[in-house]
Amino acid sequence: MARIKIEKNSSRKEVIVSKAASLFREKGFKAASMRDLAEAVGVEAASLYNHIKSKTELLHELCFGVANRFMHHMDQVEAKKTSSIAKVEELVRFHINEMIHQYEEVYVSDREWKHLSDPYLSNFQNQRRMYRKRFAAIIEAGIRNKEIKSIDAPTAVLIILHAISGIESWHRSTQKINAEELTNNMITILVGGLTNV
Amino acid sequence: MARIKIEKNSSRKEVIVSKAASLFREKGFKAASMRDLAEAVGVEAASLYNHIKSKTELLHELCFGVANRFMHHMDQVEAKKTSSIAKVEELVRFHINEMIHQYEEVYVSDREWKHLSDPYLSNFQNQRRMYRKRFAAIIEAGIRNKEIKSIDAPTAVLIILHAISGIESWHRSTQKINAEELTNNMITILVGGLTNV
DNA sequence: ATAATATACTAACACATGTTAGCAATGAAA
DNA sequence: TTTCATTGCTAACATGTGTTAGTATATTAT
Repeated sequence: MARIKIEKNSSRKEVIVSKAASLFREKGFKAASMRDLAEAVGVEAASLYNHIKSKTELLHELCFGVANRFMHHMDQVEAKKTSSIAKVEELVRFHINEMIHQYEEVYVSDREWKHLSDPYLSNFQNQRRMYRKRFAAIIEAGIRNKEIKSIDAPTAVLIILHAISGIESWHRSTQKINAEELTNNMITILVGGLTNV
Repeated sequence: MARIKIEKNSSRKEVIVSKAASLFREKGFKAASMRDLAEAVGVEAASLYNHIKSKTELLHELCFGVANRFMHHMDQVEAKKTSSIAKVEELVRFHINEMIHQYEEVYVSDREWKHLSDPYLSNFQNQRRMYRKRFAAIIEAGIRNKEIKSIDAPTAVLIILHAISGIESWHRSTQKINAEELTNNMITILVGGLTNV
Protein backbone atom coordinates (compact mmCIF):
# COMPACT_ATOMS: atom_id res chain seq x y z
CA MET A 1 0.00 0.00 0.00
CA ALA A 2 1.42 3.30 -1.12
CA ARG A 3 1.77 5.71 1.76
CA ILE A 4 2.46 9.42 1.46
CA LYS A 5 6.07 10.00 2.41
CA ILE A 6 6.67 12.78 4.87
CA GLU A 7 9.81 14.66 5.88
CA LYS A 8 10.21 15.40 9.53
CA ASN A 9 8.19 18.35 10.83
CA SER A 10 5.62 18.08 8.08
CA SER A 11 2.24 16.44 8.04
CA ARG A 12 0.81 14.51 5.13
CA LYS A 13 -1.63 17.32 4.60
CA GLU A 14 1.26 19.70 4.08
CA VAL A 15 2.68 17.40 1.44
CA ILE A 16 -0.65 17.46 -0.36
CA VAL A 17 -0.97 21.23 -0.14
CA SER A 18 2.51 21.64 -1.50
CA LYS A 19 1.94 19.34 -4.45
CA ALA A 20 -1.34 21.12 -5.05
CA ALA A 21 0.50 24.42 -5.28
CA SER A 22 2.74 23.10 -7.97
CA LEU A 23 -0.12 21.54 -9.88
CA PHE A 24 -2.41 24.55 -9.61
CA ARG A 25 0.40 26.74 -10.87
CA GLU A 26 1.08 24.49 -13.82
CA LYS A 27 -2.46 23.85 -14.98
CA GLY A 28 -4.62 26.33 -13.15
CA PHE A 29 -7.00 25.47 -10.32
CA LYS A 30 -9.92 24.43 -12.47
CA ALA A 31 -7.91 22.38 -14.92
CA ALA A 32 -6.05 20.49 -12.22
CA SER A 33 -8.07 17.49 -11.14
CA MET A 34 -8.01 15.65 -7.85
CA ARG A 35 -6.92 12.59 -9.80
CA ASP A 36 -3.96 14.55 -11.16
CA LEU A 37 -3.11 15.61 -7.65
CA ALA A 38 -3.46 12.08 -6.34
CA GLU A 39 -1.05 10.84 -8.96
CA ALA A 40 1.46 13.54 -8.08
CA VAL A 41 1.19 12.56 -4.44
CA GLY A 42 1.42 8.87 -5.29
CA VAL A 43 -1.94 7.70 -4.02
CA GLU A 44 -5.55 7.20 -5.16
CA ALA A 45 -7.83 10.22 -5.43
CA ALA A 46 -10.21 9.14 -2.68
CA SER A 47 -7.35 8.75 -0.24
CA LEU A 48 -6.68 12.46 -0.30
CA TYR A 49 -9.92 13.00 1.58
CA ASN A 50 -8.50 11.41 4.69
CA HIS A 51 -6.36 14.54 4.97
CA ILE A 52 -8.32 17.37 3.41
CA LYS A 53 -11.93 18.45 3.37
CA SER A 54 -12.24 19.51 -0.26
CA LYS A 55 -10.38 20.75 -3.30
CA THR A 56 -11.34 24.29 -2.40
CA GLU A 57 -9.77 23.91 1.01
CA LEU A 58 -6.44 23.48 -0.73
CA LEU A 59 -6.91 26.81 -2.43
CA HIS A 60 -7.87 28.45 0.88
CA GLU A 61 -4.75 27.17 2.54
CA LEU A 62 -2.55 28.46 -0.23
CA CYS A 63 -4.18 31.84 -0.66
CA PHE A 64 -4.48 32.70 2.99
CA GLY A 65 -1.07 31.29 3.83
CA VAL A 66 0.46 33.74 1.40
CA ALA A 67 -1.83 36.63 2.32
CA ASN A 68 -1.02 36.23 6.00
CA ARG A 69 2.71 36.27 5.38
CA PHE A 70 2.43 39.50 3.42
CA MET A 71 0.15 41.12 5.95
CA HIS A 72 2.46 40.24 8.80
CA HIS A 73 5.41 41.66 6.93
CA MET A 74 3.50 44.87 6.27
CA ASP A 75 2.88 45.20 10.02
CA GLN A 76 6.59 44.96 10.65
CA VAL A 77 7.54 47.47 7.98
CA GLU A 78 4.99 50.03 9.08
CA ALA A 79 6.32 49.84 12.62
CA LYS A 80 9.85 50.83 11.55
CA LYS A 81 11.20 54.33 11.90
CA THR A 82 13.00 54.47 8.57
CA SER A 83 12.43 56.67 5.53
CA SER A 84 9.53 56.03 3.20
CA ILE A 85 11.77 55.02 0.37
CA ALA A 86 13.52 52.51 2.62
CA LYS A 87 10.15 51.04 3.54
CA VAL A 88 9.19 50.76 -0.09
CA GLU A 89 12.45 49.04 -0.86
CA GLU A 90 11.94 46.59 1.96
CA LEU A 91 8.45 45.74 0.76
CA VAL A 92 9.71 45.27 -2.77
CA ARG A 93 12.60 43.08 -1.60
CA PHE A 94 10.22 40.93 0.41
CA HIS A 95 7.93 40.47 -2.56
CA ILE A 96 10.79 39.58 -4.84
CA ASN A 97 12.15 37.12 -2.33
CA GLU A 98 8.81 35.43 -1.86
CA MET A 99 8.30 35.29 -5.59
CA ILE A 100 11.69 33.69 -6.05
CA HIS A 101 11.62 31.20 -3.20
CA GLN A 102 7.94 30.49 -2.61
CA TYR A 103 7.13 30.74 -6.28
CA GLU A 104 4.35 28.19 -6.58
CA GLU A 105 2.25 29.32 -3.63
CA VAL A 106 2.62 33.01 -4.32
CA TYR A 107 1.80 32.54 -7.97
CA VAL A 108 -1.28 30.47 -7.24
CA SER A 109 -2.49 32.90 -4.62
CA ASP A 110 -2.04 35.73 -7.12
CA ARG A 111 -3.70 34.11 -10.12
CA GLU A 112 -6.22 31.63 -8.82
CA TRP A 113 -7.95 33.41 -5.94
CA LYS A 114 -10.89 34.07 -8.28
CA HIS A 115 -11.95 30.49 -7.69
CA LEU A 116 -12.41 30.97 -3.98
CA SER A 117 -16.02 31.21 -2.94
CA ASP A 118 -17.65 33.42 -0.36
CA PRO A 119 -17.03 34.16 2.43
CA TYR A 120 -13.40 33.38 1.68
CA LEU A 121 -13.48 35.27 -1.58
CA SER A 122 -14.61 38.55 -0.05
CA ASN A 123 -12.25 38.10 2.83
CA PHE A 124 -9.31 37.60 0.51
CA GLN A 125 -10.25 40.54 -1.68
CA ASN A 126 -10.50 42.74 1.37
CA GLN A 127 -7.07 41.74 2.58
CA ARG A 128 -5.69 42.47 -0.84
CA ARG A 129 -7.30 45.88 -0.98
CA MET A 130 -6.07 46.69 2.49
CA TYR A 131 -2.54 45.66 1.71
CA ARG A 132 -2.46 47.88 -1.36
CA LYS A 133 -3.96 50.78 0.51
CA ARG A 134 -1.25 50.52 3.16
CA PHE A 135 1.42 50.25 0.50
CA ALA A 136 0.04 53.32 -1.24
CA ALA A 137 -0.05 55.21 2.04
CA ILE A 138 3.67 54.67 2.50
CA ILE A 139 4.34 55.96 -0.99
CA GLU A 140 2.12 58.98 -0.40
CA ALA A 141 4.05 59.83 2.75
CA GLY A 142 7.20 59.66 0.68
CA ILE A 143 5.74 62.00 -1.90
CA ARG A 144 4.71 64.50 0.75
CA ASN A 145 8.22 64.75 2.14
CA LYS A 146 9.78 64.83 -1.33
CA GLU A 147 11.58 61.51 -1.12
CA ILE A 148 9.45 60.15 -3.92
CA LYS A 149 8.44 61.55 -7.31
CA SER A 150 5.02 63.11 -7.47
CA ILE A 151 2.96 60.34 -9.05
CA ASP A 152 -0.34 58.60 -8.38
CA ALA A 153 0.41 56.25 -5.50
CA PRO A 154 -2.18 53.54 -6.29
CA THR A 155 -0.82 53.38 -9.83
CA ALA A 156 2.70 52.99 -8.50
CA VAL A 157 1.58 50.15 -6.27
CA LEU A 158 -0.16 48.47 -9.15
CA ILE A 159 2.96 48.73 -11.27
CA ILE A 160 5.26 47.45 -8.55
CA LEU A 161 3.17 44.46 -7.57
CA HIS A 162 2.49 43.34 -11.10
CA ALA A 163 6.06 43.89 -12.21
CA ILE A 164 7.23 41.62 -9.44
CA SER A 165 4.74 38.94 -10.38
CA GLY A 166 6.58 38.95 -13.70
CA ILE A 167 9.24 36.88 -11.99
CA GLU A 168 7.03 34.06 -13.14
CA SER A 169 8.58 34.53 -16.60
CA TRP A 170 12.03 34.44 -15.08
CA HIS A 171 11.27 31.07 -13.48
CA ARG A 172 10.16 29.65 -16.78
CA SER A 173 12.94 31.10 -18.89
CA THR A 174 15.82 28.87 -19.84
CA GLN A 175 18.56 31.47 -19.62
CA LYS A 176 18.04 32.85 -16.15
CA ILE A 177 20.31 35.51 -14.74
CA ASN A 178 20.95 34.65 -11.11
CA ALA A 179 18.53 35.59 -8.38
CA GLU A 180 20.67 38.31 -6.83
CA GLU A 181 21.21 40.02 -10.14
CA LEU A 182 17.50 39.81 -10.88
CA THR A 183 16.71 41.39 -7.54
CA ASN A 184 19.15 44.22 -8.05
CA ASN A 185 17.83 44.96 -11.51
CA MET A 186 14.29 45.07 -10.29
CA ILE A 187 15.16 47.30 -7.37
CA THR A 188 17.02 49.64 -9.70
CA ILE A 189 14.11 50.05 -12.05
CA LEU A 190 11.23 49.99 -9.58
CA VAL A 191 12.61 51.81 -6.58
CA GLY A 192 15.05 53.88 -8.62
CA GLY A 193 12.18 54.87 -10.90
CA LEU A 194 10.27 56.28 -7.95
CA THR A 195 13.04 58.10 -6.17
CA ASN A 196 13.22 61.84 -6.52
CA VAL A 197 16.50 63.12 -7.92
CA MET B 1 -36.68 31.64 -32.11
CA ALA B 2 -33.91 33.69 -30.61
CA ARG B 3 -31.42 34.86 -33.19
CA ILE B 4 -28.04 36.30 -32.45
CA LYS B 5 -28.23 40.03 -33.04
CA ILE B 6 -25.45 41.49 -35.13
CA GLU B 7 -24.30 45.06 -35.68
CA LYS B 8 -23.37 45.95 -39.21
CA ASN B 9 -19.93 44.82 -40.33
CA SER B 10 -19.81 42.01 -37.81
CA SER B 11 -20.62 38.36 -38.22
CA ARG B 12 -22.42 36.24 -35.65
CA LYS B 13 -19.16 34.47 -35.01
CA GLU B 14 -17.57 37.76 -34.01
CA VAL B 15 -20.35 38.36 -31.54
CA ILE B 16 -19.67 34.96 -29.99
CA VAL B 17 -15.92 35.53 -29.84
CA SER B 18 -16.45 38.86 -28.20
CA LYS B 19 -18.79 37.49 -25.55
CA ALA B 20 -16.35 34.65 -25.01
CA ALA B 21 -13.59 37.15 -24.31
CA SER B 22 -15.61 38.76 -21.60
CA LEU B 23 -16.61 35.43 -20.10
CA PHE B 24 -13.14 33.93 -20.21
CA ARG B 25 -11.78 37.01 -18.52
CA GLU B 26 -14.36 36.87 -15.78
CA LYS B 27 -14.24 33.17 -14.97
CA GLY B 28 -11.19 31.82 -16.71
CA PHE B 29 -11.23 29.60 -19.79
CA LYS B 30 -11.74 26.32 -17.99
CA ALA B 31 -14.40 27.56 -15.62
CA ALA B 32 -16.44 29.23 -18.34
CA SER B 33 -18.78 26.70 -19.88
CA MET B 34 -20.31 26.67 -23.32
CA ARG B 35 -23.70 26.85 -21.64
CA ASP B 36 -22.60 30.03 -19.85
CA LEU B 37 -21.49 31.44 -23.16
CA ALA B 38 -24.72 30.42 -24.85
CA GLU B 39 -26.71 32.24 -22.20
CA ALA B 40 -24.60 35.37 -22.60
CA VAL B 41 -25.19 35.24 -26.34
CA GLY B 42 -28.90 34.54 -25.86
CA VAL B 43 -29.11 31.14 -27.49
CA GLU B 44 -28.86 27.42 -26.69
CA ALA B 45 -25.42 25.87 -26.29
CA ALA B 46 -25.68 23.58 -29.29
CA SER B 47 -26.52 26.51 -31.55
CA LEU B 48 -23.09 27.98 -31.05
CA TYR B 49 -21.65 25.15 -33.09
CA ASN B 50 -23.27 26.49 -36.23
CA HIS B 51 -20.73 29.29 -36.02
CA ILE B 52 -17.66 27.86 -34.34
CA LYS B 53 -15.77 24.61 -34.46
CA SER B 54 -14.96 24.18 -30.78
CA LYS B 55 -14.46 25.96 -27.50
CA THR B 56 -10.73 25.93 -28.10
CA GLU B 57 -11.17 27.71 -31.40
CA LEU B 58 -12.52 30.66 -29.46
CA LEU B 59 -9.31 30.79 -27.47
CA HIS B 60 -7.23 30.56 -30.65
CA GLU B 61 -9.07 33.46 -32.19
CA LEU B 62 -8.57 35.60 -29.13
CA CYS B 63 -4.93 34.73 -28.49
CA PHE B 64 -3.72 35.02 -32.05
CA GLY B 65 -5.82 38.07 -32.76
CA VAL B 66 -4.01 39.87 -29.97
CA ALA B 67 -0.60 38.40 -30.77
CA ASN B 68 -0.87 39.47 -34.39
CA ARG B 69 -1.75 43.02 -33.48
CA PHE B 70 1.28 43.28 -31.22
CA MET B 71 3.59 41.69 -33.74
CA HIS B 72 2.40 44.02 -36.46
CA HIS B 73 2.96 47.01 -34.24
CA MET B 74 6.45 45.81 -33.41
CA ASP B 75 7.22 45.67 -37.14
CA GLN B 76 6.18 49.27 -37.50
CA VAL B 77 8.17 50.48 -34.52
CA GLU B 78 11.34 48.71 -35.56
CA ALA B 79 11.13 50.32 -38.97
CA LYS B 80 11.18 53.83 -37.53
CA LYS B 81 14.30 55.96 -37.40
CA THR B 82 13.72 57.40 -33.95
CA SER B 83 15.76 57.06 -30.76
CA SER B 84 15.62 53.85 -28.75
CA ILE B 85 13.90 55.50 -25.85
CA ALA B 86 11.24 56.87 -28.20
CA LYS B 87 10.67 53.37 -29.54
CA VAL B 88 10.33 52.00 -26.04
CA GLU B 89 7.86 54.70 -25.19
CA GLU B 90 5.82 53.94 -28.29
CA LEU B 91 5.71 50.25 -27.46
CA VAL B 92 4.67 51.01 -23.92
CA ARG B 93 1.98 53.42 -25.08
CA PHE B 94 0.61 50.86 -27.46
CA HIS B 95 0.45 48.23 -24.74
CA ILE B 96 -1.26 50.57 -22.35
CA ASN B 97 -3.75 51.59 -24.97
CA GLU B 98 -4.58 48.02 -25.89
CA MET B 99 -4.89 47.10 -22.24
CA ILE B 100 -7.27 49.99 -21.67
CA HIS B 101 -9.44 49.67 -24.76
CA GLN B 102 -9.23 45.99 -25.73
CA TYR B 103 -9.10 44.87 -22.13
CA GLU B 104 -10.95 41.58 -22.31
CA GLU B 105 -9.13 40.11 -25.29
CA VAL B 106 -5.68 41.22 -24.19
CA TYR B 107 -6.24 39.95 -20.69
CA VAL B 108 -7.48 36.58 -21.87
CA SER B 109 -4.62 36.22 -24.31
CA ASP B 110 -2.20 37.02 -21.50
CA ARG B 111 -3.62 34.74 -18.83
CA GLU B 112 -5.34 31.88 -20.57
CA TRP B 113 -2.97 30.90 -23.39
CA LYS B 114 -1.84 27.97 -21.24
CA HIS B 115 -5.00 26.19 -22.27
CA LEU B 116 -4.13 26.24 -25.93
CA SER B 117 -2.97 22.89 -27.23
CA ASP B 118 -0.23 22.08 -29.68
CA PRO B 119 0.57 23.11 -32.33
CA TYR B 120 -1.10 26.38 -31.37
CA LEU B 121 0.48 26.40 -27.96
CA SER B 122 4.06 26.19 -29.22
CA ASN B 123 3.31 28.68 -31.95
CA PHE B 124 1.94 31.18 -29.46
CA GLN B 125 4.82 30.71 -27.06
CA ASN B 126 7.27 31.28 -29.88
CA GLN B 127 5.59 34.49 -30.92
CA ARG B 128 5.71 35.65 -27.34
CA ARG B 129 9.37 34.83 -26.98
CA MET B 130 10.15 36.58 -30.25
CA TYR B 131 8.27 39.67 -29.29
CA ARG B 132 10.14 39.94 -26.03
CA LYS B 133 13.47 39.36 -27.72
CA ARG B 134 12.80 42.18 -30.15
CA PHE B 135 11.69 44.43 -27.32
CA ALA B 136 14.84 43.60 -25.39
CA ALA B 137 16.98 44.28 -28.45
CA ILE B 138 15.60 47.81 -28.67
CA ILE B 139 16.42 48.39 -25.03
CA GLU B 140 19.92 46.97 -25.48
CA ALA B 141 20.52 49.35 -28.36
CA GLY B 142 19.47 52.17 -26.05
CA ILE B 143 21.88 51.01 -23.40
CA ARG B 144 24.77 50.86 -25.86
CA ASN B 145 24.28 54.45 -26.94
CA LYS B 146 23.74 55.61 -23.33
CA GLU B 147 20.10 56.63 -23.73
CA ILE B 148 19.06 53.99 -21.27
CA LYS B 149 20.37 52.98 -17.85
CA SER B 150 22.66 49.99 -17.82
CA ILE B 151 20.35 47.20 -16.71
CA ASP B 152 19.49 43.70 -17.80
CA ALA B 153 17.27 44.20 -20.83
CA PRO B 154 15.19 40.99 -20.54
CA THR B 155 14.43 41.90 -16.95
CA ALA B 156 13.35 45.37 -18.01
CA VAL B 157 11.02 43.87 -20.60
CA LEU B 158 9.58 41.51 -18.06
CA ILE B 159 8.91 44.38 -15.68
CA ILE B 160 7.37 46.60 -18.31
CA LEU B 161 5.03 44.01 -19.75
CA HIS B 162 3.82 42.74 -16.42
CA ALA B 163 3.44 46.21 -14.99
CA ILE B 164 1.18 47.10 -17.88
CA SER B 165 -0.91 44.01 -17.41
CA GLY B 166 -1.60 45.44 -13.96
CA ILE B 167 -4.07 47.74 -15.67
CA GLU B 168 -6.38 44.87 -14.98
CA SER B 169 -6.57 46.11 -11.37
CA TRP B 170 -7.34 49.58 -12.62
CA HIS B 171 -10.30 48.26 -14.60
CA ARG B 172 -11.69 46.54 -11.55
CA SER B 173 -11.08 49.34 -9.10
CA THR B 174 -14.00 51.51 -8.12
CA GLN B 175 -12.11 54.79 -7.87
CA LYS B 176 -10.37 54.94 -11.21
CA ILE B 177 -8.22 57.88 -12.18
CA ASN B 178 -8.91 58.68 -15.82
CA ALA B 179 -7.23 56.82 -18.63
CA GLU B 180 -4.96 59.65 -19.72
CA GLU B 181 -3.69 60.23 -16.22
CA LEU B 182 -3.10 56.52 -15.80
CA THR B 183 -1.12 56.43 -19.02
CA ASN B 184 1.02 59.39 -18.02
CA ASN B 185 1.77 57.93 -14.62
CA MET B 186 2.80 54.64 -16.11
CA ILE B 187 5.00 56.28 -18.71
CA THR B 188 6.64 58.36 -16.01
CA ILE B 189 7.53 55.40 -13.88
CA LEU B 190 8.34 52.85 -16.55
CA VAL B 191 10.02 54.92 -19.24
CA GLY B 192 11.31 57.51 -16.81
CA GLY B 193 12.76 54.74 -14.68
CA LEU B 194 14.81 53.48 -17.61
CA THR B 195 16.06 56.77 -18.97
CA ASN B 196 19.62 57.75 -18.22
CA VAL B 197 19.92 61.04 -16.40
C1' DA C 1 -0.15 -9.65 21.27
C1' DT C 2 -4.20 -6.84 21.25
C1' DA C 3 -6.72 -2.85 20.56
C1' DA C 4 -7.31 1.42 18.48
C1' DT C 5 -6.30 4.85 15.18
C1' DA C 6 -4.70 6.47 10.84
C1' DT C 7 -4.44 5.82 6.26
C1' DA C 8 -5.13 3.52 2.01
C1' DC C 9 -8.07 1.07 -1.51
C1' DT C 10 -12.17 -0.10 -4.69
C1' DA C 11 -16.53 1.08 -6.31
C1' DA C 12 -19.78 4.10 -7.23
C1' DC C 13 -22.76 8.32 -7.49
C1' DA C 14 -24.48 12.54 -9.07
C1' DC C 15 -23.50 16.11 -11.83
C1' DA C 16 -21.33 19.24 -15.32
C1' DT C 17 -18.89 19.24 -19.43
C1' DG C 18 -18.02 19.66 -24.75
C1' DT C 19 -20.04 18.08 -28.59
C1' DT C 20 -23.08 15.65 -32.20
C1' DA C 21 -27.42 14.13 -34.63
C1' DG C 22 -31.61 15.15 -36.37
C1' DC C 23 -35.15 18.19 -37.09
C1' DA C 24 -37.74 22.84 -37.24
C1' DA C 25 -37.99 27.60 -38.19
C1' DT C 26 -36.25 31.55 -40.51
C1' DG C 27 -34.48 34.67 -44.19
C1' DA C 28 -32.67 35.37 -48.87
C1' DA C 29 -32.70 34.08 -53.83
C1' DA C 30 -35.27 32.33 -57.76
C1' DT D 1 -44.41 31.05 -54.05
C1' DT D 2 -41.02 27.80 -54.10
C1' DT D 3 -36.19 26.69 -53.02
C1' DC D 4 -32.29 26.54 -50.47
C1' DA D 5 -28.91 27.75 -47.26
C1' DT D 6 -28.68 29.60 -42.41
C1' DT D 7 -29.47 29.31 -37.98
C1' DG D 8 -31.92 27.75 -34.23
C1' DC D 9 -33.96 23.93 -31.08
C1' DT D 10 -34.35 19.44 -28.32
C1' DA D 11 -32.34 15.30 -26.99
C1' DA D 12 -28.70 12.71 -26.07
C1' DC D 13 -23.89 10.91 -25.71
C1' DA D 14 -19.49 9.96 -23.72
C1' DT D 15 -16.35 11.54 -20.64
C1' DG D 16 -14.38 13.80 -16.66
C1' DT D 17 -15.39 15.80 -12.26
C1' DG D 18 -15.48 16.16 -6.92
C1' DT D 19 -16.81 13.42 -3.44
C1' DT D 20 -18.75 9.55 -0.32
C1' DA D 21 -19.40 4.76 1.53
C1' DG D 22 -17.58 0.80 2.90
C1' DT D 23 -13.72 -1.97 3.71
C1' DA D 24 -8.91 -3.49 4.07
C1' DT D 25 -4.26 -2.67 5.76
C1' DA D 26 -0.71 -0.46 8.15
C1' DT D 27 1.04 1.98 12.27
C1' DT D 28 0.89 3.30 17.11
C1' DA D 29 -0.44 2.75 21.91
C1' DT D 30 -1.62 -0.41 25.68
